[in-house]
Amino acid sequence: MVDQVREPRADGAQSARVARATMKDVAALAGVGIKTVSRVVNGERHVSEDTRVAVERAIAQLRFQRNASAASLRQGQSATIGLIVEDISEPTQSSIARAVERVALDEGTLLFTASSSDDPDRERAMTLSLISRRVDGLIVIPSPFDHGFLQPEMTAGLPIVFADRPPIGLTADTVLADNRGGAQTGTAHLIEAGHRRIAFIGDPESVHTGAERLAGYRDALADAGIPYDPKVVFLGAPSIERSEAAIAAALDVDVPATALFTGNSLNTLATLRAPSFERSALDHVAFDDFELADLLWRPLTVVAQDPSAMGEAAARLVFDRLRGEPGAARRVTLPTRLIVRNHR
Amino acid sequence: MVDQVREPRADGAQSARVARATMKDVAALAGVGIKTVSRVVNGERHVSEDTRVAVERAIAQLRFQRNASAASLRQGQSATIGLIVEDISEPTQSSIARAVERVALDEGTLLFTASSSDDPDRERAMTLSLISRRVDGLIVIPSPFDHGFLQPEMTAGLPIVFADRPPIGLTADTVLADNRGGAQTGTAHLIEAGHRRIAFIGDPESVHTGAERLAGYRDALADAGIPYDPKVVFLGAPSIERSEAAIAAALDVDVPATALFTGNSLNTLATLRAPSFERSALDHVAFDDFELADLLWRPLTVVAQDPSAMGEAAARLVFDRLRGEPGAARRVTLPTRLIVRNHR
DNA sequence: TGCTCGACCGACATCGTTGTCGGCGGCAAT
DNA sequence: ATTGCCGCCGACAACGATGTCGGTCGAGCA
Repeated sequence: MVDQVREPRADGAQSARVARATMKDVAALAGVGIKTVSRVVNGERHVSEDTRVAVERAIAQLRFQRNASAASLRQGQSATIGLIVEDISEPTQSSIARAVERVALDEGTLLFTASSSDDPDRERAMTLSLISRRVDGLIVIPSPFDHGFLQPEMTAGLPIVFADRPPIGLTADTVLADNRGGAQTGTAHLIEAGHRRIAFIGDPESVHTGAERLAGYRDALADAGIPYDPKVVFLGAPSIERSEAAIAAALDVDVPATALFTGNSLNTLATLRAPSFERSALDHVAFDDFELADLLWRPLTVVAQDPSAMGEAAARLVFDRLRGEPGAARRVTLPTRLIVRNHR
Repeated sequence: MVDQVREPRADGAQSARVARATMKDVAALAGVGIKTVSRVVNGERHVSEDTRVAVERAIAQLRFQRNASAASLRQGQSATIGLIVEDISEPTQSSIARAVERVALDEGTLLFTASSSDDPDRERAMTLSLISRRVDGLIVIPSPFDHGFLQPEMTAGLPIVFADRPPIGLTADTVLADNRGGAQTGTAHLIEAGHRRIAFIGDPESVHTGAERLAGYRDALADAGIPYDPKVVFLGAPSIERSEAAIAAALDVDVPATALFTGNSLNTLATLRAPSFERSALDHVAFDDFELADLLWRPLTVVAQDPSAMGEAAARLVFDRLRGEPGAARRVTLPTRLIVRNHR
């Protein structure tokens, strides 16, 4: 392991930095004007075959690469979009990133990614930093705080699309999963299995997805004529301790729970690891799918989102707007899918 | 499912792109020269308190944001680095990305990410595209093909660091896991448990990590005086079918295998899902850790890498070089960790 | 008083590219 | 022969920032 931190040095030593070739160099070598080089590089018309070949030869010889900063400055476009997620190492979000990347590549665009850690200040700073780089568009998984500061950018024509959660204080294109419907379906699946007492462990209602999924859970109960009972509903930040306490409480009430719905991946993980969960024999359905969920000691039935579809939809929206697609802010809702996994 | 949200877009079509404020505008409003605005924006000295305040007021009023393309053009630096991975949605690689991002943020630098899909043409195109954007540095998880085309960039002073696998046809800073040592440790763990006949399922030797890990497996066997037998070693592209066949073959030889070492995550997953694996009762150690590996029907003992440390080391190397750190190409090797998980 | 010095500030050139425009030569229509 | 048009091409300005350099002003010093 190498870890020598050394003083920054005022240049010098190995500074044999070779200057890069510019269009001027290429033009000189090919014996043409720089505008002609530009035309060749950008595939414009009105260049004779002969000069095109000559220019291409010079480009290859000098290993010329167009300076995108200069082009961006001149054109006001950067062939670049930005993606702000909460944490790129989280599987759902990296899948979104992958899909965005794929669409961007098709459009000849490069992607900036940045993780906000759900810190609004950081998110804001990163967003503005991306904008100062003149990204052509922005996709944001917003932290749950006001995004009004983006209004001027949007009216200035910058396409901004929100994914996974809607923005607060701003009306903009948004791509969401069908959180409510998914939670309803998952809960209904437990009801169909005969359960009448179903506990719920999820995010606080201040989180958009938390509120929506709780609503879906209540929808399913209502549909089945089962009264909603806050005594078996536990909302808060995910932790093994909280899940453990929730399970204990859900089993200790007047009519003990026989099943459990966990509302998001972190709460699901915490619950799976809670010591008393395995003993509890609670039937279980979770929101969000996992790699290996089929290979757990008891395979996990889940309501799965499609992060790839979400990323793709968001990216397409950005590029549609970039092409001038007019119209009011759109809201795209993506379906979820119940994946039933039975005992092994 | 697309529906519309209430308010229309503030600017009819989007044609009404409002021009962004430039330093010229700020200078005019503040009644100073543009160079003074530049000084304020960049925190240079030799600006009186009064003018600084006036300029800052004008900046706020006009919502001025420095155009990074212009600055980059002028300065030859972009405060931007690029990361090329094989697939950003793969957990190990997104963890690397997260760590790189963290270091970059500390350095006031933004991160481009791009997935090569292990396609050398794509990787090359993406790399050159990043270079044309004048990234200040590059981190690459290289596809197993020649990277000699990067030599001119490196001699031109662009810091390039390779992660996870060494580049081919190029000498450059590289950060690797201790693949050989890790595989040796993992295999030794099985030997200590009494196994003398251990099958190996891994990547082909053409993949660097595949070759190294196979070597580590052989090291452990040699240390224990167990002969290496190709009949229980299966190298190739991961698939459930291949794992299934491998298990059948390993059990069907003269002396059947009693344990299995899987050499990378994809082969591990394929093997876990192979129908006859569960029945086989093979003791099992895998290279690469997973979320949920502790909650499988049989908890999985693994040799874990530290992707976060890898990303951090690679990023630090880039910034060290950027600060002018001289010297020959370095190779950093990160330790692995055996995580023993016993029956539940 | 005269001179130096340093803090403060702005005009100007410059980075590398692309949009504008005008020149040139050849060809078809008049 | 003249006109007009079109394809090809290059000079030049502009994009928005920063480095250079020189100017102004007040303080300090002999």
